Amino acid sequence: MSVAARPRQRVANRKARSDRSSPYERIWRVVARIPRGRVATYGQVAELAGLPRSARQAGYAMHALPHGSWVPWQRVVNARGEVSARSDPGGELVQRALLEREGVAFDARGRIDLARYGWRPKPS
DNA sequence: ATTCTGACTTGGG
DNA sequence: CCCCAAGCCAGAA
Repeated sequence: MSVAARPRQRVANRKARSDRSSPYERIWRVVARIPRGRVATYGQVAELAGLPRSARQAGYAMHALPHGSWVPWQRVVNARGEVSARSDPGGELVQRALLEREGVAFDARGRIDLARYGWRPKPS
């Protein structure tokens, strides 16, 4: 019988992913680069992590962060420049407070001016 | 295995 | 400004 040929090299499935770390890890690493007093959107983070159009995954990765993580999750906001509502009521207030403490301003509608506080990593 | 549900974004009405 | 459909994909049920 010749059925034993079960290809164990799934590694080949990963396309040209020069980075073999998990999607979450890549996302976290990008978030870690956001400087103090700046914010990035979920979509932007996903894109920089090599996961285009996967904004939702960025949000999911934030949600999955272990408590007390070194990742500055508070610097990730939605495309409208506002702190996204989450399941844990009140969590948004914590995020807003952390950002304000870094010098990020919110307008009357609770939005951040991305033109001013948005993170623009240098192209090179 | 299949179905649902999200810390989302973008494009159209 | 609001509402809706698609695209994405990890976990939970």
